[in-house]
Amino acid sequence: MQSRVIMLVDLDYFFAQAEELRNPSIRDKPVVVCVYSGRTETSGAVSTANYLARKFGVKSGMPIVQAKRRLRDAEPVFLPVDYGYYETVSEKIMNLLRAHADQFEQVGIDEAYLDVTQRTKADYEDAAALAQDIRKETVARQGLTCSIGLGPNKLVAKMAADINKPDGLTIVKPHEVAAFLAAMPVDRLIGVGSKTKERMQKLGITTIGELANYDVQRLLDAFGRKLGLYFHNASAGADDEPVQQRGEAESISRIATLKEDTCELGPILERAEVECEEVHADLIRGGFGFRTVTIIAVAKDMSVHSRSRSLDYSSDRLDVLKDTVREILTHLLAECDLEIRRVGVKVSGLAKRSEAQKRLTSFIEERSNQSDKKQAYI
DNA sequence: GTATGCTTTCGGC
DNA sequence: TTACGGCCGAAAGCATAC
Repeated sequence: MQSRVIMLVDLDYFFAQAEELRNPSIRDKPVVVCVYSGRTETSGAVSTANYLARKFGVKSGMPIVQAKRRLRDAEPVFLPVDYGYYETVSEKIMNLLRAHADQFEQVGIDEAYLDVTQRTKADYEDAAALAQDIRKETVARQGLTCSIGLGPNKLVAKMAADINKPDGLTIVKPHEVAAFLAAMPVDRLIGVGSKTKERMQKLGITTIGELANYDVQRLLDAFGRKLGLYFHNASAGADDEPVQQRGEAESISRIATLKEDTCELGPILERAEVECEEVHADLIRGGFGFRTVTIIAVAKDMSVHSRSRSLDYSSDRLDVLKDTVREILTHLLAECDLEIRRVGVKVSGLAKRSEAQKRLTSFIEERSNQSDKKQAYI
């Protein structure tokens, strides 16, 4: 493949910035967007905070109470998350970005890759000018700042965008890639988590540069062909993943905090069934069937336990979902004897259902209603 | 042996 | 001192198939 020019656009502190957008009077205050669990006045966690709040050490995932204490004397603004609003804002921005790309790939609610090779004739000066135009445009048209990374592939573009935040632009030209990566700690590389970091450390690898220079055969021996090869290439900044329009969702889930911790099946199941209904509604709205059902249970001590079951057919039926959830939840509770704090339901292995499948299902459902018997769709 | 798929856990936002 | 969300995709770890 000829040299590409790839851009990663990342909306800055997105939820909090969106809140600043609809209420500019909070701009010069610490803004903390929170998920309230509803259990007590302040129980819940921080989703995102603006940079002023971050100066006080407030971070994503932090308990709300802790953030409150850190911001005690700073006139903070605490707001509940409003996903619907953020989605509306995101959609407008994504439409604006899409118009500047040869190929476009949205990742999550606040990030997108743009392949701009053709429209810049693979020229980094052109690409830099385009990136600046995009930054001006998101501010002028939607009132939001973003950070942009520019590089020869998705991997480098993504890592570049992290360098200058917020409201920054970082360009890594092909001949600069090796130097850009070499000194970084190895766990900054996408795909290297804490476990892999530990294993690499034992091999004497602590930086991305060391990983790039490590003997390929030894790497393959240690991590297997697929992963070893990926580490070898990625550490050298080589990545040929195409920028391509994402398919539909891979999973749909709901999770919620119970009113109080309990080990009784009744109240847990009651909550899980509501979640099944919500997940199912999303599923039908998207026209999907599911193959895998997962339940997630968070215990009193915050330990996370999950169990899943894959069906050998695709279904879009609420009763199948509820029955499966009841069964694996019952198993988990019997097996673990936990006091549960939160419970969640997830479906995955999603498949778009054809008209023929939908007709078949409604036919079977009609028939099963008539005979008053439950029947699985295959 | 390696590839593939399934289940569980992790981590980003 | 503790405190503690919801949702997603990726990583890890294992089992089975070829």
